[in-house]
Amino acid sequence: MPRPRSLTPQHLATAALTVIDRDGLAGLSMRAVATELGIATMSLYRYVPDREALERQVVDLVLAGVDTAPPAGQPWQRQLAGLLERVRTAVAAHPGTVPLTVTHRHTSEAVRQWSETVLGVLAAAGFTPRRRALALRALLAYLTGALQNEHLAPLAGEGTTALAELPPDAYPLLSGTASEAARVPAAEEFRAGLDLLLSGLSAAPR
Amino acid sequence: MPRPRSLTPQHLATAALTVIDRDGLAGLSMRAVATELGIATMSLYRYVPDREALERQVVDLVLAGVDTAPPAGQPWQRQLAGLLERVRTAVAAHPGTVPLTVTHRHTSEAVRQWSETVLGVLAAAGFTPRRRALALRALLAYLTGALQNEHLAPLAGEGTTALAELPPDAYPLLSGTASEAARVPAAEEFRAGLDLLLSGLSAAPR
DNA sequence: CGGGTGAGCGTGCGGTGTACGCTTTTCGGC
DNA sequence: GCCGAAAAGCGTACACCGCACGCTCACCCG
Repeated sequence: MPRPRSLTPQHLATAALTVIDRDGLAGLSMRAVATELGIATMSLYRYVPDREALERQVVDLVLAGVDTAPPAGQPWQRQLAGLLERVRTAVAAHPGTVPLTVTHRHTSEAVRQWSETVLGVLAAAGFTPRRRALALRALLAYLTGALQNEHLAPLAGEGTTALAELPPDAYPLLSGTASEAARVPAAEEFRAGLDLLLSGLSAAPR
Repeated sequence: MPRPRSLTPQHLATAALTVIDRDGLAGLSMRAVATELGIATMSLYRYVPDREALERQVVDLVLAGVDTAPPAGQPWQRQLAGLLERVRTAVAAHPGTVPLTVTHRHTSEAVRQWSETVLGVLAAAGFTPRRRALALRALLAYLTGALQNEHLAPLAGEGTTALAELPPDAYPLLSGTASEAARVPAAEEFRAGLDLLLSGLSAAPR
């Protein structure tokens, strides 16, 4: 009966994501999103109860593009690897959202769908419910930690070069390791750690 | 010749940590730390360039208590597990600092020392420099992710119960897994994921 | 063609981090 | 024993933040 809404929650989320992609996460504010949409700041609150809810929708938007269909025709380890990689590439398209993705992932519908698929792969591989739960949590832990490693402390970044310039007598291994590690591509690092986990899963009791 | 300082960086860090332990991370502000110390807000800036530096010192303080001596008389896998567990317990004593620990860990002196020890264990186990680097990064990824899992989305928390109440026809595996997982102690979850990683390392080429 | 309902907005409040300049304290050298 | 330098410590002020509150006005239904 009353005046119809002119925006959808999707509009809000894409506007917020645009702001993040342009100005970084620090540039995200209710005022910035409002001007991005061409409306007044307080109008946002007709669509969203508070800033946190807006952040959650951004996370949902970023992860909504992840294909949650199980990769067919491969051993289950490769299926899991594929599922993890999909999340990695989706997040990599919007690196500024990494802190949001990490803190809000447990409230994201997309993550729920993805988790369901992962559990399905684990079930098909013969894991008991309890071991499925532990495996999923371990995979999530590695995934979020690796995303932070990659975007907040990249191996090819200044943190590593700072380590490489450490006095070798105080840190004989670390200083050398850092200069070695600075040449490892992020994708390879992600894959290497993931392979360790998957290898552990292969050997684990089901 | 000039007036001497009345506080040390340590004082600042402990005051900030006190505020966090009492009021949570959201309660941490320059004003709160200053009143905790009984000084004016702007006096803090004689000791610290900005808030971020203060946060880094809090992280250093929390992690300074971690024993970085390699646990002797055990196979290298158990040594690594012990080193990870030490970080876990140190952080668990101040759960409010988890987000800080995660974002500032790469600039912490304590973490550098710890990493040097981990690399030493890996070297003694025969890993090449490159594989040492990859293993360390994987362990760090799992560690930070697991800490976030444990403190920001605990298995025994409301997030899990919310998952358990999901419609079983939409999420047949996830809903059941959640109610199962709610009874897993955090320490066991941490250990289980870590064991997967260590098992993978055991089987990996050196 | 009125009336009710909610969309959209303007103002304002309490909070944040911190730039800037002033006052106060401490000391080594006379 | 005093004095001047230099840093410690502080007060004020600014720009920005999230958001509570109440108003106006556009829209749809009867």
